[in-house]
Amino acid sequence: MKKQEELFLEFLARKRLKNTSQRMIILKAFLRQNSHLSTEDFYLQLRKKHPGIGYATVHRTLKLFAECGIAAEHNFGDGQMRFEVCHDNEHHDHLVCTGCGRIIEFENQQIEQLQLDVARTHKFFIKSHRLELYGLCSDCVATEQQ
Amino acid sequence: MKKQEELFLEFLARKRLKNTSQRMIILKAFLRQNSHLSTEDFYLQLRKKHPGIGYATVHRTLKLFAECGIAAEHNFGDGQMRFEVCHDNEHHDHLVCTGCGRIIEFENQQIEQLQLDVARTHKFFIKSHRLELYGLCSDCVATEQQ
DNA sequence: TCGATATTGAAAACGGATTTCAAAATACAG
DNA sequence: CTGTATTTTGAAATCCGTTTTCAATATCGA
Repeated sequence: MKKQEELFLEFLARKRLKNTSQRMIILKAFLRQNSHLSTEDFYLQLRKKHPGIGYATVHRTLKLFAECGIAAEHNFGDGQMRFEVCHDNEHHDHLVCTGCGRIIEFENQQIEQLQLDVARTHKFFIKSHRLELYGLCSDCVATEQQ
Repeated sequence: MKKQEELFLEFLARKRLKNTSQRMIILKAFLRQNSHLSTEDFYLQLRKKHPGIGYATVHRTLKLFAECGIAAEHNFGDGQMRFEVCHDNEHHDHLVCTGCGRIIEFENQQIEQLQLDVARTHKFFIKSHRLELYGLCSDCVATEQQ
């Protein structure tokens, strides 16, 4: 059994929540995919194999994932919430292509450090942060120049 | 006449849009305030002095401000769009206090530079970016410890 | 001033997130 | 195993901020 499944089961137990077949199906499907899907997209994917599972359940379960730390919630400004699998404590930020919607992850330790410096000078306690660069990915830059 | 008013008038002329009393009232009120108000909050403020102006007009006008560059649109994840006055070409990012809602602006040239580096290594053309640090401001940290 | 065009405000529509509710499933004590 | 209290489910309804519609009104330029 994978670590994240364990985490979720522990979370359910701790909160006196029940381990249902729907939750396990959603968990497995969620861990299997590796992108930044909106609830809607994820639901549509899932429905192909499991037509019986309702949107509300998917939504509620994704929220649980976020709460227990195995999913990260993002809002890239398109009005839809997106979820991605959260691996360990690693943190990354995003390049969001406004042309094709592609999302590229990146990590930059220097930026993280500078953020801490900023927080310190403002006596601010950081709980989380969000850094997104919006623009065109290499493919879209090429396309646009034609 | 202030620079930003000129900019807006030029923008209206360029787009063959009309210079109405409502737009001027909204512009002046918007430039006068100096925070990060949601459309709703701004509308409620404005309504005290100008009860005749409708929400739709306020909303549409704020969008025009954003389009012509005198306002910046933000989404701090609370489900409401916020607008702030955009001064010249200066760019800044935000510390968002999740305790009291306070928003602190900061600028960090090193972070900006590192962002450009990241973009370059991914052959990505940046159009805009968003950096927000969420957490507790010094007041809220103090309060929480009591 | 006239006439074409844009704008206005109220209300309706929209869209995604969230909640409601009655039926079904689960956990767990006995 | 039960029985039962509690949670969960799916469909539909609701919420809530944003955006659009539309008929009346205002603006602009000839």
